Amino acid sequence: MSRRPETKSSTPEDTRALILETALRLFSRNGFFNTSVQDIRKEADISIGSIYHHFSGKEAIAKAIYLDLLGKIDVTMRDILSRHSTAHDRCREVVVHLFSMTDAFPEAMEYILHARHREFMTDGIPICSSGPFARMKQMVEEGMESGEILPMDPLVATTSLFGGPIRLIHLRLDGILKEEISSLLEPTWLCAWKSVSK
Amino acid sequence: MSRRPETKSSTPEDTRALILETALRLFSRNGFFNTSVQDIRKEADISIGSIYHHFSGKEAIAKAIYLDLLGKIDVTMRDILSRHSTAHDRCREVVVHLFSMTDAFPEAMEYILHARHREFMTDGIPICSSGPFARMKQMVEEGMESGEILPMDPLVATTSLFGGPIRLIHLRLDGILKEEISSLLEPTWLCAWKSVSK
DNA sequence: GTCTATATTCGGATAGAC
DNA sequence: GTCTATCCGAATATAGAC
Repeated sequence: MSRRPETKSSTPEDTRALILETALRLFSRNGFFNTSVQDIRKEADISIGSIYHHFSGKEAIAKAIYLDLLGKIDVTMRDILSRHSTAHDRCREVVVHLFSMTDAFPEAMEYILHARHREFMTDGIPICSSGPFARMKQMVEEGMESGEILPMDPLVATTSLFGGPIRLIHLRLDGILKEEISSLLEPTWLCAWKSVSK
Repeated sequence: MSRRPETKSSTPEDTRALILETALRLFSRNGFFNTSVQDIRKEADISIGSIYHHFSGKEAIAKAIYLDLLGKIDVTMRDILSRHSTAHDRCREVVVHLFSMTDAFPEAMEYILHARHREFMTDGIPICSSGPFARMKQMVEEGMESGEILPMDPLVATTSLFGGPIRLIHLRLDGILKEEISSLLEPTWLCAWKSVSK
C-alpha cells in the first residue's frame, strides 16, 4: 500500500478524474452538444470502453462535473459563513471568491453559470444551482435582520447585490472584459453594497 | 392586390413567420439541440420540404430568430434614447421594457439571453449581443458626463446598473420567481440606480 | 412553393477479447 | 479495468413529384 508495484507514467488509478477534467475543458470550450464522447476519448488519450466503464454515458459525465463543482463552491460558501459574521463581510467574500475563481478557472465558472441552460439536464437535479444561491439569499436575509441591509423583498436584495458582479463575470467569460476581473473588484463591490445598504 | 383570390384559412404567404414563431417556441422550451427539424415540422403542421425551401437549415432558422429579436430590441432602445434625455429616465425605461418583455414574451427573452451560450452560433455574428449592450453602455457614459452617474469604469457602472435587473429576469425565467417580474420593478430599479448615482 | 420519400452522416452506446 | 470493433437509432439534408 505504501508503494505502487508498477509506476505507470502519468495517471494510474484516477482515470475518472482525467475524464472529468477533459470533459469540462471540452464542454466549456465547444459546448456539450458539440463535444462527442469520441472527442473526450481523443483528448484524454484513453479508450471509449474505459469511459463507459466509469460513466453510464455523456450526460452522466456532465452531471458528475456539475455536482463536483457545485459541491466545492458550497464548501467555500459554508467556510465563508463560518469565518465571517457580518453580512457585509460575508457577501464581499463571496464576490471575492467568485472573481478569483473566474480568473483562475474560467472553464469551471463558465460551466457552472450555464449548466442549467445548456440543455443536458434532461432529468432531475431540480434547481441545483439553488445550493449556492440559497446560501447567498440566507446571508442577505440575515443582513436584513441585523439591520445592515435595508428591508425589502429578499429576492430583490439578493439579485441587486450579486447581479452586478455576476454580470461582470459573464462579460469577462465572453471576452468583452479584457483584463482580469479581480482588478475591478473594489469599484464593483462598492456599487453592489451601496445598492442595498444604508 | 386588394383582395386575395383564395382565402386560405390561416397563413397564406408567410410560412416563414410561422416557422420562426414555432421554432422560437420549441427552442426556448426544449433547447436548440433537443429540437429537431421534424419537431418544428410537426408543431407547425407543415412539411420538411417547405422548411428547407425557406431556410438553408436549422442553424439558419436560429440565426434568423436571433437577428429578428435583436433588431426589435434595438429599435426600442433607439426609441427610448430619442424620447428621454436624462440617463436616469433612459435606463429606467430600458429596465421597464426588459421587464414587460419578460412577462409578455418569456420565450423571446429567454432566447435572447441565452442565444450566445446555446452553442449554435458556430460562425460569425461576433458579440451581436453588443448591439443593445452597446446602447446601454452609451446611456451610462452620457450619464457620467452629465454628472448623474458617479465617475468610474463604464463597464462597472453598466453592469452594476443593469446586472441586478437582468439577474432577476433570469430568476423569473427559471421559475424561481413566481410572480410577474414587473411587480418588482420599483424596488429593483431603486437599488439599481442607487448603486451608481450620488 | 409545398409535399413525400429517402439517402447519408454521425454519435451514443454495447459486446466481448485481453 | 482497459481496449477495439461494431451496431443502431436519430436527425440533417436532398431529390424530385405535384
